[in-house]
Amino acid sequence: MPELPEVETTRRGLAPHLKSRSVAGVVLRRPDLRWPIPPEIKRLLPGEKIRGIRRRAKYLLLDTDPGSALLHLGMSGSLRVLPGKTKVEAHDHVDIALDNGKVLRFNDPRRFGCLLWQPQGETHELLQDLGPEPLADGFDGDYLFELSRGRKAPVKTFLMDQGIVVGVGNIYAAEALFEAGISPLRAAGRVSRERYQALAAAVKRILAYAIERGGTTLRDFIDPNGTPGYFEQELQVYGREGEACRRCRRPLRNAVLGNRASIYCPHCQR
DNA sequence: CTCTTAACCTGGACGC
DNA sequence: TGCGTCCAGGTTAAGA
Repeated sequence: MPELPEVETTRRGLAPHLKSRSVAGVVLRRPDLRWPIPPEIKRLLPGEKIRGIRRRAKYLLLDTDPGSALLHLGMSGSLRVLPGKTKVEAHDHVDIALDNGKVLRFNDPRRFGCLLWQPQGETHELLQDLGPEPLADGFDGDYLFELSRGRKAPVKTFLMDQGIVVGVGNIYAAEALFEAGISPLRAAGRVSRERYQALAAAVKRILAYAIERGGTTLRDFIDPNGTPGYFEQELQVYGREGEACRRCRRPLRNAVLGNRASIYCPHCQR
């Protein structure tokens, strides 16, 4: 489900519900997701005022005075604010009850997500080696060009490396490479500075637009208010193997890179 | 270091 | 209807 636009959409949807609320209690229906849920979540969160909710890369940080709950939605996670008595369904793993009777509920069928603890003043090691935010000024074509010199991995793999730039997952990597006219198979070190400038611009434009539209709806992405995203119908290549390229009408092809489908147009992308 | 591959887990779509 | 196979938005760990 979530790449950066979906996580940001989730954050924006949750923020008004959480602002200035306190945590009334925490319910863990299983001891772990991807990793064990640390004891601080149950020990330190209850009673604390929620100071805000931030996003870094695809992580969400629920800030309180002693520290922050660090959440990742993995492939299938979702967060919603619901009336406290809402019936618990399959894969509803965690509830963070609020002082107004509502509950922040974390559902994640595949359990690739996580709920961890970051003490006040520290940076969790998962956040230590992340690249810049794609919508920040520090991310541009020159940055990609310099970092990519000598790299032999495919440019799509390079772009999806969270240590290079965060937040670009399989959907938006495919879309940005199409917009920039770059083949996903090309070695990262063999893309020119000019084409990286086009790629960085495409990443920024597409992510910003997807956030504006409320994220991509695939299968079951639903923002915290229950509104589906509207980006899916505008995808150019993702999920369209064999269909006609919207630019040249030739069939789109798939190349498996890093075990991920990579749909592209062999004619429009070089 | 860089790069590739397998693995984590569940559910839905599809073919027979 | 049922069963096997493949695939899915992410990330890490291990190996070459």
